[in-house]
Amino acid sequence: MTGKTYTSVWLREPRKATSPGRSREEIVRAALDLLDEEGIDGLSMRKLGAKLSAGATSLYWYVANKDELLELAYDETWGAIIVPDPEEAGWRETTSVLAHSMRQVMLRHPWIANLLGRLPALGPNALRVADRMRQAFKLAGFTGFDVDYAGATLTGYVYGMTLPEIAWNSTMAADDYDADTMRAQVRKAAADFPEMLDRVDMDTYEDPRMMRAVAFDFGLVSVLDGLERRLVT
Amino acid sequence: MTGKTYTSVWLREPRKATSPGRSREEIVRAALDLLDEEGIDGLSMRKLGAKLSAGATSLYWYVANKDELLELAYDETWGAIIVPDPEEAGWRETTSVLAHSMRQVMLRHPWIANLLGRLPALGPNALRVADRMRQAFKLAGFTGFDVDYAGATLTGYVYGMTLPEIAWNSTMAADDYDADTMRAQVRKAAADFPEMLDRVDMDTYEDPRMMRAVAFDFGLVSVLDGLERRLVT
DNA sequence: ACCTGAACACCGTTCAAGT
DNA sequence: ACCTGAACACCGTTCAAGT
Repeated sequence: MTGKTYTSVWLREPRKATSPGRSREEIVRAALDLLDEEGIDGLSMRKLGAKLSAGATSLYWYVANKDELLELAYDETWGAIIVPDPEEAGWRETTSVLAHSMRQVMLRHPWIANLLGRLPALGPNALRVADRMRQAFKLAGFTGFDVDYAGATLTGYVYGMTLPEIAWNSTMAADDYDADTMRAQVRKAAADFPEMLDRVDMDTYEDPRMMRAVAFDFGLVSVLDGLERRLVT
Repeated sequence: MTGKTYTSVWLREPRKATSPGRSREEIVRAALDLLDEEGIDGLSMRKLGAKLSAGATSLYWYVANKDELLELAYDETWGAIIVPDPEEAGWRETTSVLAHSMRQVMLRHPWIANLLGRLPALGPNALRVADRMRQAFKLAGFTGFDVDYAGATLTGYVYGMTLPEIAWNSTMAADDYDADTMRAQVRKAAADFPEMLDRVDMDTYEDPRMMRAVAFDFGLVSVLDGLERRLVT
């Protein structure tokens, strides 16, 4: 009955804002810097403390633990997602812009990938995005739970499409790798799978960035088409 | 020119199999146990060593580092994904079964979520799945790069839909939480977003598991419809 | 109200040394 | 060929103590 209730920064009373000393905002900003520069492993309470010329443990006065800090940083990045006003732009334009913007933000902050399966997105920025997306799908004509299903489908698509892209970028020393040896290695790994070999032999690896952008748009159109089809039947 | 080439377990010569002592398979199996029981943080080289009654550092003879071990465990789980023979089942049935099976496997091994954005899926099991999926889409009528786009769309959808589900499960003490307080807390967090409030007030949280399964299928049908539509235009 | 340092219980990985 | 232990350079978090 009592049960351990779910905890997240966003579900607790914020500590009273007081003037002096450090602030939560400052800490989150510094954490974001560290994350963007060095990735998820680059953020440690000790390093963050040093960056703010404070003891590592001082931070625990502002934040319950590291996960909470990550939740805050996480939501912060969602603030950069562009969502047009659905009333003006129409549902298809709105959701399409949203999807592209979401992908861009994820690519710009690749450490997000480590949080998607671990922390819920309940911050104000995440909610703003979700809210507008729901408006858009309602405007399209979805009702009841279908609004949720449509929304889950779209964000699902974006996450899933962008994650492998991030994984790829992260294992590739972005600057110095050479397309030929790369291709040779993958061909070897795929030796037993004829379909895969076919694919490797296309000039897939010449401009992967471009390729992925095209794939994203192709899929997005398909997903939106599929959703639209739901409306008429 | 020389360039640091991309490294992954799958792109290196396997160490010669020798009879005595521990084996790579044994180590991977033990790692999987630990991961399934305790999650991604439950696996440490020290604990794994202890489980095999070996020194933690002995494992480094079989495996270059922890990431490689994770790559091996990762691919192992993909072995459980069911993919029908496209020739027999047809492309729509094949891809649909694949998608559902992929989701099940991910839910059964939630620690996978932490690897999706970090490690590439180049193991034999992952390739088998990818290969069959390509067969299916070719059979459907896709050609050239469109085969890739369609595949990326489908797996993208599955990843993205299942990840938030995993995140949700992981932050919820699966056994003991009470739907009412949960709802109240979320309602508070969503106070400023009318659309979100609407949604919270539906009986969303009564049977989330069911709800997510329905959402998954709804979206999947939409995605496949959208892809199919590509074929006729 | 805020910050500190010491301390606890951990990590992954290297490497010289053993058999 | 395989395994070990000691050692290095780290972690997140607690907590009594300071101002």
